[in-house]
Amino acid sequence: MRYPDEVNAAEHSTLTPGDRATRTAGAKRVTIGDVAARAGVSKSAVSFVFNNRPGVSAAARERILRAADDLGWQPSARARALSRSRTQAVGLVIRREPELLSTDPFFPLFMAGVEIGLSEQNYSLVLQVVKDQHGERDAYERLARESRVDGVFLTDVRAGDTRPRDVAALGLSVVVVAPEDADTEADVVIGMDDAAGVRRAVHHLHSLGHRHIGHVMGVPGYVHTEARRRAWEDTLVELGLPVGPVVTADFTGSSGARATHELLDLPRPPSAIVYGNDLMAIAGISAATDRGIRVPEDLSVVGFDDIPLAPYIVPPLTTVRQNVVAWGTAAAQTLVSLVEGKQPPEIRLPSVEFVVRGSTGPTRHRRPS
Amino acid sequence: MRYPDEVNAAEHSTLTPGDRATRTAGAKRVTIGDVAARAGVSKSAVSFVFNNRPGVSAAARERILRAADDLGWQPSARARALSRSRTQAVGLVIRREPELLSTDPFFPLFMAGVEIGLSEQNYSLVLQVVKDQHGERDAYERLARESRVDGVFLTDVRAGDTRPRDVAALGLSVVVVAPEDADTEADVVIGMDDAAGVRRAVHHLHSLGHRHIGHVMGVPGYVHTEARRRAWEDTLVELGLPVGPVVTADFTGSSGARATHELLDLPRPPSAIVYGNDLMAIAGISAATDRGIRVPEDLSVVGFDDIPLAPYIVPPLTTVRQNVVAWGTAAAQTLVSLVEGKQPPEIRLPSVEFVVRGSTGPTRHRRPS
DNA sequence: CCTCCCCTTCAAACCGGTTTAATCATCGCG
DNA sequence: CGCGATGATTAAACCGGTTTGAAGGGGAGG
Repeated sequence: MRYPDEVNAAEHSTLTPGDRATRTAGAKRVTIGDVAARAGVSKSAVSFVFNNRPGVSAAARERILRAADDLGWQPSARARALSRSRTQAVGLVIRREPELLSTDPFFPLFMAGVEIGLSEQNYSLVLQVVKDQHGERDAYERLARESRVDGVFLTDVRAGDTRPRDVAALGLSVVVVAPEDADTEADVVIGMDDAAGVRRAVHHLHSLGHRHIGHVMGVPGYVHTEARRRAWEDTLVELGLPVGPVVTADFTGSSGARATHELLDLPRPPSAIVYGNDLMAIAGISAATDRGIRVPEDLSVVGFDDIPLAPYIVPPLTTVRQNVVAWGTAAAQTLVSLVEGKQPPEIRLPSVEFVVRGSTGPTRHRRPS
Repeated sequence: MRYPDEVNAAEHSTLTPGDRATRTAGAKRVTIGDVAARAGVSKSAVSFVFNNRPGVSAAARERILRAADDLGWQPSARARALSRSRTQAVGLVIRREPELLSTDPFFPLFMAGVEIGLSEQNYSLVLQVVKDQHGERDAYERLARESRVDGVFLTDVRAGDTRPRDVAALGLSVVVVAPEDADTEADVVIGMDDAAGVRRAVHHLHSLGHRHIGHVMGVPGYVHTEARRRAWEDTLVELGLPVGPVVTADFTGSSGARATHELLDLPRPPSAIVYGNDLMAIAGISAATDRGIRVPEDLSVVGFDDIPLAPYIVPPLTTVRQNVVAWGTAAAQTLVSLVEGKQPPEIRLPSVEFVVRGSTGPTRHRRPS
């Protein structure tokens, strides 16, 4: 695994990147032909063994495996991709504003989960980060036309989103990652019932005595935004409470702060607010604190995501937690099955959890109005 | 881009994934041969045009481009990879504990930056998330042996890290992503002088009257952890201040809280603490607040990263900001040059910023001891 | 008008696997 | 002992591009 020290030392001063490339290129790749020769069989035999198909005697298989091992050979993904017309790679296109990117709790965990599902099957993940819709369309187009991937995940789905069809028309398999009941044109949707978390949250606030519960929405149009809003609204109705004030925001901290001020400026401000994500909720706590409103004594706050920071802010944030890693793994397994034309596994995603911490508390008696 | 509605409707009920795969496979791929035929030239001519090499008349080039456009053809990355023995893809392996993954401000931004640098050159990014050192080694091994990528980024470098050599020995080009002065065995290191931010932070605290400044380190052994610690220490020495207490933590919120308690439990606790990242700093504020110690009146806090939440916690966090996106772009451009044997561009990374917010303030007179 | 040279153009080999179809050896059975 | 069936084995075609080397064509110079 190491170059001899003296070689490295000798080259160290004069070595330019170009030289290095040339040097490494010198090491001739070992191919299936070399393995076949060493095992005294044909290339086909080697291929058969490595794709475990019948038609090779136990003795031959044995020799082939040993030869491959001796030579440290592994089929080249490049060559295999060409002859099988399949890349064994899938794509994920992330569209995010820079502001939200580094704080988004979803994608890193989702990717980690996807990775688990993919590596089991020896698939790779090709990632693309774009900043607008235009870039996203181009990305899928390129991924498909250049045959870089066999399938893609679709996230951040909007109501009436045409991407599932568009992408399928490019010849790619598609798995849509969206809340369970999302209304999309997709064949396959993998999602959790995240609205359940919001319902639990509203019930929790109700049991603490809150009767006037507001909501700060994320970017309108996305199915997860709407699912959360609807869950909040439906639960209020179900509990016989008035549907409280809603303000539209965009998942950023600044929008969460602004929305909170709007709600607190109302003639009759809510005593509790359910936010579309943790970032807005935390910014909301900050906004309230700035106005001298104490959390949770004067205002209860519920977030969504359970980011790792949630327990460490003041007060610790009550929020909703999804198992995003499991979600990603399920999505990956499904997509691979789809690509290979197999029946996707029956998957049960773990349910959403509601985590009670310090940002929610009992209502006080009505403040003097 | 859409299937006729009636077709979709008819299939909707009975469609299984397997069927879909078969259906889409029916659409015959258009190849370089088709384009050549349509333009009335040989495949070579088409290839020449698309790799802009000389040897094709203007007229022919014109016809070829139009033919390709008409047919919507684009060279297949699969085929190109095989014949050029190059994938036009590079790899990034992320090793992170689940706890840190969703809160890590570095990787998403870095990836976004990398993406910018890569897409300019039509390269793709292959991502792998692993959870331990063993998985990481396997990941590089697989990436190289299966010829999935031409080069990789190396992050989270430790002092004396052998990965640069190991990976180069696999025949991959390598760019090491680490602070400027990192001591590694790599040919190419792309980094920022992030220690400068810590120096600025210590000077700032000094100017506010602090004379007793502690530090909470991240995971020991990493070059960025050590660079920050060293910057803190060197600056104290330079200012003629005693080198304050240091506690080792691991970049997680819980470790930051614990470390903070340790520092505050000291017979003579520091009046200011510099943390290795924002997450620990925020957890530190929370820990201090729990003990009735006010920030910044009783304790000043400085973080590192400037996560989007930093302005929205109470009090807003003073911290150090690096332009991670630019860093990623630079790393990507360098890696591509390396892969292609070209001279890497001369790159000037923007310098680190120090952002003063509310978590730092003047010292009060010495508290009764 | 003939050479020589340069520019275009293209057929064929190649990259490293997979897959098909044909050959060969073996074996059971009438 | 002959024959069809069965399983092992492999040569050759193929995936869709790139690259090489040779052939063809036109213009400048003598």
